[in-house]
Amino acid sequence: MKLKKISATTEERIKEAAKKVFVQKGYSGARMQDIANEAKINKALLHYYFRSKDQLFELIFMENVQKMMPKINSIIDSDDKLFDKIENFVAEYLGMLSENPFLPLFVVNELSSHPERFFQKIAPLANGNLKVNKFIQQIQDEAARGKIIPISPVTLLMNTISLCVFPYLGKPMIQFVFGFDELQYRMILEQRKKEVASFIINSIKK
Amino acid sequence: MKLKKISATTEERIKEAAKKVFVQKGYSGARMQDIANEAKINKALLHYYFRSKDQLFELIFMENVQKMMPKINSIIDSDDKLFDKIENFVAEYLGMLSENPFLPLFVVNELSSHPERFFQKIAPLANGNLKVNKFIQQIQDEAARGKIIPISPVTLLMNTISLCVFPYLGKPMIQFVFGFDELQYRMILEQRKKEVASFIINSIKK
DNA sequence: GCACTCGTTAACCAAATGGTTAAACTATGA
DNA sequence: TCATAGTTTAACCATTTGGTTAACGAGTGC
Repeated sequence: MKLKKISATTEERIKEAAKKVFVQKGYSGARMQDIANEAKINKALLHYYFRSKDQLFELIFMENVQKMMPKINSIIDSDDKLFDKIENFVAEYLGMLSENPFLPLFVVNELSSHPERFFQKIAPLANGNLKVNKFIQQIQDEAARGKIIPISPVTLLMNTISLCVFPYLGKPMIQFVFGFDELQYRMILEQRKKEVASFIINSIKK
Repeated sequence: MKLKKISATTEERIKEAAKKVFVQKGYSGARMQDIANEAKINKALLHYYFRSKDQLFELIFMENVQKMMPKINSIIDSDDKLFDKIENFVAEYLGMLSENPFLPLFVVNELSSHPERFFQKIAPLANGNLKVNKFIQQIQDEAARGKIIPISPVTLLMNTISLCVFPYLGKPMIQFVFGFDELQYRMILEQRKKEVASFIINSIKK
């Protein structure tokens, strides 16, 4: 009861190790032994803290997804002007991604292989849902007022997310095509923080 | 020796089954038994035709990647004008994707988890490499002539690929965010064939 | 010092899984 | 019809893997 700090540290170490291994190898590719090794503990201790692989995975997954949702929501649901909002969204989103570069692949994979697990656990949380309504309304208004070209809000949002996320998903492919090494690619990603928003705004501006 | 047709059919059935299962569950998620079931054959027959899981996977993977490469190359390396080329590229690429909607996730996953397997086998093939040089030159020329805004060729190409591929990778996520069912999403993807090129051209046009 | 609790470990277990083997089946050509 | 070669299967094997157990250890309160 006293050395709570130590046990908390162990739990944290496990979580970090689990995130690293899951994200790198995917659910079925990840071995409990890998995670134990990574956390430098006995495998049985994993099950002591987190009963099963399933539960451990779900915890890691949910913790990370839930960390992202509110941030995105707060921007997309703000009262900023459209162009500002796009800039903020891109900046915030790319910032988050550069701190969690492997999260997209993790999420996309999990969502593809076990959609039900996600829908059942995340969907019920009201705050889990993205609040896109205001954003959609805003785009329609701007188009009606002739400030931007007519564009389906869905298209615009999909394009924005695509431009932000894909470079993280397709990193190895892009590196291969262009022959970038790690450092070069990191610079490309850094540069995109400036480019992406204006690319989008350019394409809808009248 | 005579009933080659039957054995070819079996082999084909296995390949199709393998592609389906691998693409759906990923390498480590896929079970040889799943593939056997899918192909309606005995598991031992899998090993009779394709010695091991590794070899079967690699074959499926390579066959599919190699099917895509030449198509993309022929467009990107053509002598069309830039805007035409962008339109052709997007049309061809999205067409191919709509015929192989799960391929992107498959490729991205394999490339992320076993990059070496890919680099060693694909990279040596000269035609495996995308021929981006002419395309890059073209963008630089158009920018110099003031026909388009100055944009890094890498950025433009990355953005183009992002806008094409991401909707397939992020399908479940996007479906979830917007609440699309299968049919609606298929329509969205269909619509993008018209939208994406003009979105890109808009964003670089002067 | 002693019992008690929590954290940790080595050893173990059962199920799953990739892969093998030997036998059976089928068509063919001599 | 019979030997042969290719195809298919059921049964089997070894290893991997998630998960359990029982015991040990260290700190705590009495």
